[in-house]
Amino acid sequence: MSKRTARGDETRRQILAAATDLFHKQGVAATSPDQIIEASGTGKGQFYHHFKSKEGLVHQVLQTYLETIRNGGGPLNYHITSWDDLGQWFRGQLALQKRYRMTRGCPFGTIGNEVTENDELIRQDLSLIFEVAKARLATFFVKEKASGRLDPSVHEEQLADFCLAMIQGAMLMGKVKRDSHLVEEVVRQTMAHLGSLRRS
Amino acid sequence: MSKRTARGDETRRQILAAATDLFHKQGVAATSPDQIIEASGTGKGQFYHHFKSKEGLVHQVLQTYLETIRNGGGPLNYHITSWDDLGQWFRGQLALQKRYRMTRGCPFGTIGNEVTENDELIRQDLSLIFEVAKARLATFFVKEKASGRLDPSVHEEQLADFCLAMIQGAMLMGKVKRDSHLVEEVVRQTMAHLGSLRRS
Amino acid sequence: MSKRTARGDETRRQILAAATDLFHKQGVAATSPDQIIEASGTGKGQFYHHFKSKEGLVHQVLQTYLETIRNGGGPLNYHITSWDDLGQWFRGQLALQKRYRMTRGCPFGTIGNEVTENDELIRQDLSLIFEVAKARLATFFVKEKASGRLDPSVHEEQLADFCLAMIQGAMLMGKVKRDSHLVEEVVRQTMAHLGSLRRS
Amino acid sequence: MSKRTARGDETRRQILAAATDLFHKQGVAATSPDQIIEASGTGKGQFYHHFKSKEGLVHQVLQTYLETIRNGGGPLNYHITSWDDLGQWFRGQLALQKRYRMTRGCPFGTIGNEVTENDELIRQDLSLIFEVAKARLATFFVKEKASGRLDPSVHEEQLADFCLAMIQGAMLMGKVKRDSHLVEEVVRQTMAHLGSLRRS
DNA sequence: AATGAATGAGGATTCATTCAT
DNA sequence: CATGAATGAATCCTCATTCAT
Repeated sequence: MSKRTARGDETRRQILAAATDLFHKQGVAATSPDQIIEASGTGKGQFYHHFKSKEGLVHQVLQTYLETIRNGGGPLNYHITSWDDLGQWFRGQLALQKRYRMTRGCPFGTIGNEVTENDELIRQDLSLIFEVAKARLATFFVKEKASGRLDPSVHEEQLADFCLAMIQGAMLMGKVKRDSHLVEEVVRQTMAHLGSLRRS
Repeated sequence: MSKRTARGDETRRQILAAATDLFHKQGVAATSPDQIIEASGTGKGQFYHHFKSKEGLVHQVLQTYLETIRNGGGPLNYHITSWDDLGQWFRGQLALQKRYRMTRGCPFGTIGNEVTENDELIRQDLSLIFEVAKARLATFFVKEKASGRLDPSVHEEQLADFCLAMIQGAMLMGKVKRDSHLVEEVVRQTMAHLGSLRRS
Repeated sequence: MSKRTARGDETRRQILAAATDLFHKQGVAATSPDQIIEASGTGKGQFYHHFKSKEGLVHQVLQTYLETIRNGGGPLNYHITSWDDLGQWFRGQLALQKRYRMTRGCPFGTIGNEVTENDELIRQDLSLIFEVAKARLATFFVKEKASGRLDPSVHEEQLADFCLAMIQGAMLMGKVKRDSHLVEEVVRQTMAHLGSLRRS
Repeated sequence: MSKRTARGDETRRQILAAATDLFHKQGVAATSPDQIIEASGTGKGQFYHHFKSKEGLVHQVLQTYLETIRNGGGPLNYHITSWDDLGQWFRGQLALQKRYRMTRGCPFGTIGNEVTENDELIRQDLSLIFEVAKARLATFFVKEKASGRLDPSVHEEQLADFCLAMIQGAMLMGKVKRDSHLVEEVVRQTMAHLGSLRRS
């Protein structure tokens, strides 16, 4: 029977929030427990009290992202029910990136990029995140196809992966070039491609 | 002023080759000079004799990539003169990734994703690499459009960026999912999209 | 915010003591953190846990010296109230130097001589130490002059600086020549000079 | 039969000059062969061709200083034949220090301060330099005393050491405080003391 | 739960010197 | 004489983690 105190949860949340931001900003490898501890205003012991290791913390960060995608509540709405929602989802990613002056990419891409053969747990966490995101988009496409508003030859999951890959690649390049126009343009082309698959 | 010795050049090449591989495999942050030194079979002093710092080495690695893109000679042919060449270029990326059992992404994406606000030099190196790659693809599209084989409304550079973003995103996701089918499928859809822009 | 443990304070003290001795013996530049760690019987991490850098440690060493001058407790009595005290103070310096077989100079001079334009913090620490030492001597001279036992034309602070410069120079030369007689002789001449300024 | 070429001598001189300046500026320990090589515009091999080690170079630097004191030619005139010359000598030291904006001390003091029990050769070089300097001043005092212009009770060599110690100490404190007034004042008091020993 | 001390391996870089051409 | 490559120990510092209170 685990006893959660409000105080402990708050500390945990602070560490999680600081870590999430730092991982997004500079990646996992470049972020030390010490930095997270300082940014969260907590102490060394708390870090290892709440998380069994740095890898465990990354795992929790990703679990939190996953929950947000599943339940909503984050800056991006993954519950897509219209073409407009889809457009919002694409543009929302860019808006986030712009908020950081194009110095950051997608948090999942940033972490995913660092994954090696020794980070199987993290890789699977990310894999799952991409699966869930794909499912969100695919669900929309399924409905559209069922309603005859999407070309019947479309493979919904593959189209969803296409969308995810595009936004990942666009954000990565946007960060490297520090250029939001590139991202806008790629998104526009992707939407145009999707448009060509729509049926009245 | 600088007298080149065969011996020195060889050492330099070994370090460069070892670094290129390790950066591709595990990223820059996760690769220590010691690892590079060991992998290259050289010595501590040699590393800093030939490269002024780890960052300087990353720069040189990227310069070498850039030269290869410009002059050819690498595993990928960036001199694209036919739709078939373009297909080869796409499939070549995947082939490379498969050779590493889907454990690695694109070397540029891998390094690019790690870039932070303190890595301006590296960021610009990568930016230039993407520019040159874009120019290679765009040149092909320009010719096709001029010859009436491409929709006149196509913006060649934007289409090139679209291709680059797609391959970056696809390889990143392919690495995270350790799944080549995803990449294949995304490439296929992109080719289909391009196909819809072709004119007989 | 800071919770002090007896254990931590002890470690800190040991590092400080070892550093103080080594800096005196061989200077700051020639003393590596590793040497201090070994001499203090502590560990690598402890060094940087208690002091943020080697420079930070030098700063703390000097702060400790300063406190000793201000509050007493060191081998030298800076609270001078008689000509005899002054003589003791001079001879005490020499006695310390002799204890090290004339292989060391004054700890402040030793560190001060190494100061460059990049060591502004340390320079100011030393400057303050010299100021406080000057004030101690000057205070005595002020009293003597007020009581008519010192030539009224004497500028007390300048005379104090003269004494400090003399002892610094003498100890430096004593160390270079490994000769205590030189120091004794310079001190003697200085005392004679002071004597000529005394008034019955 | 050693064959000296003009070219070789020139390289040697450049290294010596660069080293002399850097040792004065930042001390011996803080100056690496690489820095000297760069500052002198020579090469690694030349350094160890002309000097058998860094210590050997320090030795040569000091030998060069010694020669200059003996034969003249430096910025300071050690051939003192009048009280005015003596004043010039004192003020010349300060002038040099001021030229470096009070960021440097006396070159001998700077090097001497770093001497430890393992630098016997260097210690003796410096000891000799101080001996020769002392002899220069003492010679003047001897003449003055012989001519009845100096108190017969004066011990000439001891008075010379007193002068040397004062200037060493004054310059050290001047550097630490970055203050030329202190040096001026100490010099003034020293001259006053000497004045009190003069006889008409 | 919380705090900070302790640990020691490892990271990035420079050092002084010798060697090969 | 000259050049720069090679060497590996050492420097200064950070890392991730565990321990004691």
